[in-house]
Amino acid sequence: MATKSTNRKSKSGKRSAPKKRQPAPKKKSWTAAFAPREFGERRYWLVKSEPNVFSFDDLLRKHNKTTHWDGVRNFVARNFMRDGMKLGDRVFFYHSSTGDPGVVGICEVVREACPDPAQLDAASDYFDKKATKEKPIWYMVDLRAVAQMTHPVPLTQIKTRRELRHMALLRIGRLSVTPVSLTEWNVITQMAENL
DNA sequence: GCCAACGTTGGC
DNA sequence: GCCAACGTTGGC
Repeated sequence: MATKSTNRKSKSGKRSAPKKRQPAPKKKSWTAAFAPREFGERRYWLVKSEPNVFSFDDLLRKHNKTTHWDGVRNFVARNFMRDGMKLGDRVFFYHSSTGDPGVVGICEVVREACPDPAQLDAASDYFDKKATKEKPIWYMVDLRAVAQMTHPVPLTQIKTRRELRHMALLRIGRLSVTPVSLTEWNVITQMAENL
């Protein structure tokens, strides 16, 4: 399966002029995403994908409208996928790095996390020499398209809503997999209907 | 473990 | 293309 938005690990290169860093701001832990669930509780998430790499339309064309959400190479995103996402959870599909970024569709988790085989494939862009079959590092889930937004909800609109000001999408920098609260989910699906 | 120096993401 | 805000690497 093609690359989504990866937060892949960086590769080292040459050195040059010094740069200043800002002091680290306090970070929220997002533990609620991993908290024990009520029986039958469904949770909500958001995944990013660059539409010129893998769009929601591409997902709709896949067999069973289902794909492996592989290639995620960021530990925080991995933890949300591996430890947070459960069967039946709903997931916003977000188009990033495009002229009109925003939420374009809804998916369902149809398989919980399992090791991403690309980490063991030396020919893959997602190969990780530290990973082994016995001790995999990276995981993927399977997502199936459930519905396409009739009206995509643009990031510019999301930013205007007070109820959405704490969204992980806006708060956690550039993370490709983030939790969504039930309230946030309802606000955004409502926006999609009314746009 | 600290922290400078990278590389990457992604909105604009 | 710019650059803020991340994450990672590696010397110490």
